[in-house]
Amino acid sequence: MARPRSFDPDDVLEIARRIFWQKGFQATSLDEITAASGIAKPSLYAAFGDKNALFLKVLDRYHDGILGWAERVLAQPGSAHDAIRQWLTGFIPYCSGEKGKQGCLSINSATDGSLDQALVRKSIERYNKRLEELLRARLRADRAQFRKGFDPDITAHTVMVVHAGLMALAHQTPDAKRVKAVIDQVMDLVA
Amino acid sequence: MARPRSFDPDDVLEIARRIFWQKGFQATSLDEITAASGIAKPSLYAAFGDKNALFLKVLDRYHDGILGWAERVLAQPGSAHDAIRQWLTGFIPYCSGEKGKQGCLSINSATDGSLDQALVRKSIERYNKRLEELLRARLRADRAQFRKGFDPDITAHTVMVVHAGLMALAHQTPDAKRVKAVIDQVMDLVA
DNA sequence: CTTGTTCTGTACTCGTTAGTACCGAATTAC
DNA sequence: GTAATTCGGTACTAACGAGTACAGAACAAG
Repeated sequence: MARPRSFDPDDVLEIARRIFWQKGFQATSLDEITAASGIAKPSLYAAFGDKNALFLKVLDRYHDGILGWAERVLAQPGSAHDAIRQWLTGFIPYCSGEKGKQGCLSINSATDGSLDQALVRKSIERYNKRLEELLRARLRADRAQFRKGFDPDITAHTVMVVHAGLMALAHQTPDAKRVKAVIDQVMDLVA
Repeated sequence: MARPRSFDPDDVLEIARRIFWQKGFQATSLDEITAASGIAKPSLYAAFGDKNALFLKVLDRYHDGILGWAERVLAQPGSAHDAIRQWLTGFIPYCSGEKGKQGCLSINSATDGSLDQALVRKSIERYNKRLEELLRARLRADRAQFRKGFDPDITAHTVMVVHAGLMALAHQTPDAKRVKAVIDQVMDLVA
């Protein structure tokens, strides 16, 4: 029974994500977010809490987005090999070219020493666990397709490592062809 | 013909490295470095320049250290396979356990959005290039040892990706056994 | 011992930024 | 239409951190 909010929180989270992703948590000032969103600081604080809380919401959204997509891709019919290749391939636009320079918000945040470590770490940990779980589940389910001695658990982790490596090196090496070649080579392990 | 410097610059760089590595560039204040080193700010500025310059010196030292070690290990006699496995294995203490939580200073810095991008990027780029070059050279030299169709260039890059991935995930997953298992699995590609 | 030079430490300036107090504006319930 | 209530914007505070001015200490040269 009062004045309604004049902005869509989701829009603001999108804008905040863009800026946090480009510049990192610390380097982003709230003034930049207010300037980009047109929302004044008190409204931000009222809607999201302080800078840490806002960032956590952004990060969780980011994680949920990738997880949702991973769930869809990894649930596809066909071989686990193809599903995982497609999953990895889907990251190419995000770890090569101009867009790739930003890297991965999650990995970037893991290194950013000045956030509320406890909560951010927990969010990232949950995300990584869940992602690896999806890979592992798919590999286990299709176990019969693989060579003798194939270890789905270790392989899932290896895929995670490769994924993290691609996103980490994205900052320097935005070369789509190379990324593709690495994925092709690594996919030999998933067979 | 005047008062000599009362501290060893190398000692200060070591201390600065420790703090920058633990907390990241932005989150580290010069006051922390002066407190830890016992050196007052004007002396720091006189010796190293501003914060960016100090960090660059620290980062270059860090890079040189790893490069020197890589040169030694990768120059070893024996198979390229063993040399590279040993090189990767050598990182286990730095990407697992308590020490691993810090990750890799170079990778951390690549994501830290607020340094003097141009110079830091150049330093990291040079480091990655040089490292990959060492791997590539060794793989090319021992080309005869490998299976038909083996591509030393792509494999060198894949090893770089795995290395980066291990160091990036070190922040969350400090588990030496798993790291070892991943290295073992990936080394199947270098054959 | 004296002098000139370079280093060191205290104490400051200045800019930036997270977070907030306060008042005016918008909207709903009655 | 009016009261109650929540939102929004301006303008502020307080803290922190990078970089520096200045005065005094330490050393070498003569």
